[in-house]
Amino acid sequence: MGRGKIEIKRIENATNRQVTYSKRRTGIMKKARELTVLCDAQVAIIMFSSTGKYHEFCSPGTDIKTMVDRYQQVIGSSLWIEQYENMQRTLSHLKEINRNLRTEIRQRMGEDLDGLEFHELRGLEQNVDAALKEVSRKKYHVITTQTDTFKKKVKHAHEAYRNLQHELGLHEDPAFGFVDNAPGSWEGAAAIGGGGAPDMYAFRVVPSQPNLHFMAYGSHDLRLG
Amino acid sequence: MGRGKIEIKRIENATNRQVTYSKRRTGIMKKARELTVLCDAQVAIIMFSSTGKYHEFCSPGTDIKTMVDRYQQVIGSSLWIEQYENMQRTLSHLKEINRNLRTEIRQRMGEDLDGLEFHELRGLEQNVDAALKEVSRKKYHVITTQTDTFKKKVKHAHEAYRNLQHELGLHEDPAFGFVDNAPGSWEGAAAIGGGGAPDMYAFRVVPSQPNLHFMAYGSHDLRLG
DNA sequence: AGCTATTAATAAGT
DNA sequence: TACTTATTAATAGCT
Repeated sequence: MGRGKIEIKRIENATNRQVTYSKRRTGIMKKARELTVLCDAQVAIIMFSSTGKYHEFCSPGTDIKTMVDRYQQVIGSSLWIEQYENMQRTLSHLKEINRNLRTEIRQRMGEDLDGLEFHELRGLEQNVDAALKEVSRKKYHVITTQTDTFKKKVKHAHEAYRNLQHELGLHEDPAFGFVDNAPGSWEGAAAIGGGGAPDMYAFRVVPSQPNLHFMAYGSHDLRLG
Repeated sequence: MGRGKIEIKRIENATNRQVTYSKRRTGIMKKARELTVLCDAQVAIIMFSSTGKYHEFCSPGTDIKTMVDRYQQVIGSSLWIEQYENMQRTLSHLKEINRNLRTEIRQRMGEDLDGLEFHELRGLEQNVDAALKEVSRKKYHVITTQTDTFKKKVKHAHEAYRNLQHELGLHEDPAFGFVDNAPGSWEGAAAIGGGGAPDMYAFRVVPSQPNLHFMAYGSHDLRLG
């Protein structure tokens, strides 16, 4: 249809090709629109010219996403099934690791031990015992450091007080004097605080890192995830 | 273009509508094919009739998936970005939970304790101590049960042996006689095996559940996931 | 971007 | 559904 018939093969003249693309694209879009109206159909068209220019048509009342979703339903498979299944696999893998970690934690809490062999129980016992020693050591270290810091603060306060008295020309009043604690007294307090006979019901430790709110030691709530 | 002009509005006669759909659909597909060849373009068409019948066209050298992917690149966003981001969120969430679980395990192993407050350390210590008692109890229970079972087996074997001797009319030979173990001897063996002074280097416990292969107590390899 | 001779598509009928 | 054909619609080549 035009001033002479043309052969259906690539138009070599780039300008002509572009012009023809433009005209025929418009034609197809019009036909698609007419089909939509005349026949109550749904049409989606995605088009790229040889120069990379993009055009689309989609029947009113729907959109490309809906059309592609429907298309996938028809062919019975997702076009991106591979990526999707990859993600699903990763997810399953993570969930399994999660389960295993929870199991390990429960076993380290003395639960779910029925499936373990004797040598496994012995290994677990050794490991937990070593961990307990390490935690105790750390706790002792922390309380010692805190005690030292406090001692220094008290000492500095005392010196400031004495200097003040001296500047005021007063004698030191023994009733307000500084008495250094015996070396063992703080450790004694720490021991009372739980170092000796552990009390299961005393604490729910909430670690100070963010997002560890569910890790209350002593709580068995491992439902998350 | 036909025997009379038609108005572009829905064709009410269902048969006519179907016929027109069929004819015009063929026409559009032909136009798309011609555009592809003449102008070196890429075209993808998805079409549904009012009766739900599906047809597609795609330029040779590409496919619907490629076209939709390219389309998404052009519009700069995934059509399924919501689902995708949902999955990404779930994945991140799981990974974070995993990180937290690993942290809890490390802390239960006596590592990574620097971030903990004194009261947290005390709670952890109490919890690990209680766990240790439970594991020891369980270990003792297992070895006791195993010992009893073994004793019974030996006893049954012995009785079978005596019955055999009796049937053969022989006297019992003290050299092969059954000597019951003293009650404490098995426990003694268990104590040597690790119940008393734990030996860190002795064991890598591999729990008997499937998929827990990485949970070797005493190993600190928590890289998985 | 318009024009128009010419071809292509198709509506209605069989 | 397929074929026919009168008629309209699309468009190739030109300006």
